[in-house]
Amino acid sequence: MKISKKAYYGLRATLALAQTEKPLSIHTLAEMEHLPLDYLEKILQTLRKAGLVTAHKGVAGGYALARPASETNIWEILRELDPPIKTFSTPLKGELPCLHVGHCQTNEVWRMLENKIEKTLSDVTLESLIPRNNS
Amino acid sequence: MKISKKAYYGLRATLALAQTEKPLSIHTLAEMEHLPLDYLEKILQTLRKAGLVTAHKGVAGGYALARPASETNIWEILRELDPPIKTFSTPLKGELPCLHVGHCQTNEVWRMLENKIEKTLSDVTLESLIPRNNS
DNA sequence: TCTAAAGCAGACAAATTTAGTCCACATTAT
DNA sequence: ATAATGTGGACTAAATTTGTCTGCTTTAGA
Repeated sequence: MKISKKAYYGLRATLALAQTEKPLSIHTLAEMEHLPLDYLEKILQTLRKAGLVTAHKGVAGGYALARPASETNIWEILRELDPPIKTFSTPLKGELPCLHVGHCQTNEVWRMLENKIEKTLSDVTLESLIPRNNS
Repeated sequence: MKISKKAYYGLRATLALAQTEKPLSIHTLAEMEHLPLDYLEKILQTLRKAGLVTAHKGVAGGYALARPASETNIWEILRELDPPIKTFSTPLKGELPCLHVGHCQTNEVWRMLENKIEKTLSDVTLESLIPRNNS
């Protein structure tokens, strides 16, 4: 039940993109936020493939948010970078799918929890996290 | 953002204790739930130290819930076994405590998330998870 | 009072996951 | 052309999680 650095870095990076509305290269981004360059690159790749940021190559290239910060919520970002709750439907040593026939109590809990997390994080947009946003 | 096996095992075990109201030895517990014995022992130790289960040694010893199942919520259990959300207050390469002067946006998010998780799980008692509880 | 069944404690090892690096390549603005 | 960028994949290192082992203490009951 912890947030990975990957997710943390990703949030930091997208937040930076949200603030400076210009596209930024991974290089500047890494420097700005003091994040490891090559790792950050991987993270942005993931986000690009998920359609959350856009990249363009070449000399004046860089990354930018695919949508405005007000329309990008952090659940979208975090779920790509942190795997969802692993719900164990099978105990490791048993052969049956789940020993608790009928329904599995713990699975229900995880599912509920995940829903709650999703709802909570979906309500937070990148924009709402930009500091000094005294509108 | 995932539940560890440790937490899963711990929940399974306490749930078993909640159902059979007799004390159970780790041995029987492990067998019942198909969990690795020695690991389970560690887990129960943690829960004992947290005051959630009681143990007594000797031939007819074993573990039992410290409080009735209706008064034990699963947040108490899970928080002992799964470390809380690690909030990174410091970026790794920087010297300053946090680059985002004034307040750290991401920390706020993690804190909020953790609160939500706590609230959600605190509402679930062990008793409520016992199957066929058609009262 | 002996003994076997339990819990206790801590070191250790294996497995898995996360974090991070490296390198060769593709694209593109100037 | 070329230098600045992103792309993709292999790889390594570090950290964490999971699991095991070994020797000890306690205690009920024969």
